[in-house]
Amino acid sequence: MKIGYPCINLTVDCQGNKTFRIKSYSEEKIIETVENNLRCLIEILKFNVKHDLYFFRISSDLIPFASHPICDFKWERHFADEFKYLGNLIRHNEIRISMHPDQFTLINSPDSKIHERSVSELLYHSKVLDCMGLDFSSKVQIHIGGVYGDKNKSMARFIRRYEKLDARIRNRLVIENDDRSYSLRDCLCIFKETGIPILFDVFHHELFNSGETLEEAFKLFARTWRLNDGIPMVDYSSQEDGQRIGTHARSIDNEKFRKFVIRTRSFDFDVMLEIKDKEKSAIEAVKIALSDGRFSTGSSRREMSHG
DNA sequence: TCACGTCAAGCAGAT
DNA sequence: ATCTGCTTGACGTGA
Repeated sequence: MKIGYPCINLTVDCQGNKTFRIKSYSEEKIIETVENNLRCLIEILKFNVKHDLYFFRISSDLIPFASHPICDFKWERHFADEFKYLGNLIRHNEIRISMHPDQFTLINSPDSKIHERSVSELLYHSKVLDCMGLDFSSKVQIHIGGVYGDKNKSMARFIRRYEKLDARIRNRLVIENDDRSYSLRDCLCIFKETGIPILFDVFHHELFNSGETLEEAFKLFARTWRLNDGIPMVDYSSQEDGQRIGTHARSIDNEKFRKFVIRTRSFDFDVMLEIKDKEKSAIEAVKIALSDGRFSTGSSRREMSHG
C-alpha cells in the first residue's frame, strides 16, 4: 500500500501548479511557468519520499494550455532533460503516479467539439507520463462523463469513443465512480465492454451506490486491474461535519480511516487522500497504516528490494 | 500591497 | 435563472 495526496503541497514553499491567463500567453511565459512547475514537482516528490508518501497526483496545470490550440510550444522536447530527471526520481523511489483531467474532459459528449478537446486533453496527460518514461501503472483517471438525458446511450457512446482512442491514452486511462451519475455498477458495465480498470472512490461510493458494502465493492473493482496496470488505485475522503453532503473533509478523521484500513485488510491497493489539508492528513494516514502493519517505510522497502 | 472580479473548457443538482 | 462543486483557488488589474 502506498499513500498519497493530490496535486498541491502546503508545506513545501513551492507552487507546482502555477498558471496564467490565456490573454498573457507567450512562449516566454509558458517556459517560465513550466520551469517553475517542474522544479516544484521535484521538490514535492522529494518531500514526499522523506515522509513515506509514495503516491502522488500530478496537477493538470503542469503545462498550462498544453492541449489548447494556442499552445504550439514543443514542451516535450524543450524540457526533455527535466522529464528524464523526474522519471528517474519516480522510478528510483517507486513512486506511484496518477493524473486527473478536470471536469471539462468528457469523451462521451454528444458535442463533437467537446469530444475532440477532451481527446487532446487526454493525450496531453498521457504524454506527460510517457516523456517521464513511466510504465502503464501510472494512470490518467476520468469520470465516465455526462448523462445527457439518456444514460444507456451515453454509456454506449463512451464505449464507442474509448475504442477509437490512441493506444497511448488507452494504456493509461482508468474510470472512477462519481457521486451522482455513474456508480461502481455503471463502471463495471463499461469494464465488461472495454476492460478499463476502475479506480474506486470510497466517498463517492458512500454517496451513490447500488447497495454494495465496502468489502463487496473492493472485490468487484479490484479484479479490473491487470498486471501491467499495477495494483488498484483508490481515492479516499470523508464528509466534513456540518457541511453539505459531499463536501470533502478539511482534515482526516483518524478513527474513520483506521476502520477503513481494517475493513480492506485483505486487499492490496494504493490510496490517495482527497482531504483539504493535503500532505498533513496523508502523513497521519501513513501512521495509521503503519500501526496496522499495512505499510512499510521507504527505507525498509528499498532494503527489501536490494536484499 | 491588497481587494476582488474573473479565469479555456461542462455538467448536474440545489437554491 | 443563477449558483455551486468538481482533483485544486489563483491570476492579475486597478486602486
